[in-house]
Amino acid sequence: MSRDLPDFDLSRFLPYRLTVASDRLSAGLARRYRTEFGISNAEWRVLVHLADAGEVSIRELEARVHLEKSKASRAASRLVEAGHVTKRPNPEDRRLVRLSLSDRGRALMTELLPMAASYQERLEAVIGTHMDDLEAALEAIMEADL
Amino acid sequence: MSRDLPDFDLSRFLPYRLTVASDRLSAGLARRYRTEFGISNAEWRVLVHLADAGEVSIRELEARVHLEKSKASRAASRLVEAGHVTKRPNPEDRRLVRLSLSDRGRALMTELLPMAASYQERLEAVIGTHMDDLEAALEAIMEADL
DNA sequence: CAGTATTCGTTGCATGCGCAACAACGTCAA
DNA sequence: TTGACGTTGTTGCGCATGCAACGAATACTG
Repeated sequence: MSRDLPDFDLSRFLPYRLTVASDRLSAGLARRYRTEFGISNAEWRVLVHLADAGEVSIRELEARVHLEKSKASRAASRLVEAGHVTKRPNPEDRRLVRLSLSDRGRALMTELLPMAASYQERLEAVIGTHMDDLEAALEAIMEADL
Repeated sequence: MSRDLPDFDLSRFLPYRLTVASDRLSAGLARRYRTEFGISNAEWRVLVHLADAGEVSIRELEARVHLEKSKASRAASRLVEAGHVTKRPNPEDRRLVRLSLSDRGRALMTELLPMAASYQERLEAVIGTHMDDLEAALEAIMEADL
């Protein structure tokens, strides 16, 4: 029995804790989106960006909502398939694509967005006074190079 | 052009921000573990728990390190395959399994654990004074029911 | 004790993922 | 204009994942 290993408490390891907390929130949301609307997490990000950006290309999705381009492309395809999104070529640069919400997609977002907003509110209530520091910490993580 | 959709800023949506930040940390770590040791994230969690828990069953992994049982089972298989972990049946309850670090696995952890600890330190330096609130917020998220 | 329910770990299946390769298109210099 | 180079989006491939179903082992109940 060699007890020479350094002590290490996984439950205090920040990347682990962040992942677990994030998975918890995402799983809860994803379950609602999926069961009620048949929408996955990636698809939801696309929809949200379309809802306030209008016409968008794949590479813009990649940059704005942190979706790798193949993931963005496939999410968009599924949304087109489902009738929530319209895809057409960009005539000014035919490499690009113009994604936009269809009427049906817009109707969907009329339900989804308020649901997300109320989720955010409940979350902020739960987090309470730590909210500002939480945001500051997340920004520090995003800007740090590690 | 119906501009009737509620405003919603994805970049302020907490589940999204948490996921992005967590992915950023996990991806950085995973890359190092994978390129230097051929270890995935799930496998790493198993190793860490084995390093301070000794002999462990799959269901204990599931409970302690938040790995769904099939994920834990497959991670363990890969580690056995790689020679880092030993698996044998539990004689007192033959449904259970006893996973433990092999000598090779222990040697691996001698390198991995200090690396993780120093990563945590750099992270805490980056987060600075927000650290306590960050932890409090994460705990609130974990305990809330949403 | 027999018979049923429960627990544990593994596996089959469908699916989503990341990465590299690719075709189509545009840019730029000579 | 031509040809080399960069960009954009899609797709093939291998792999990890989540879920349900399953066999084996144990616990429980009357």
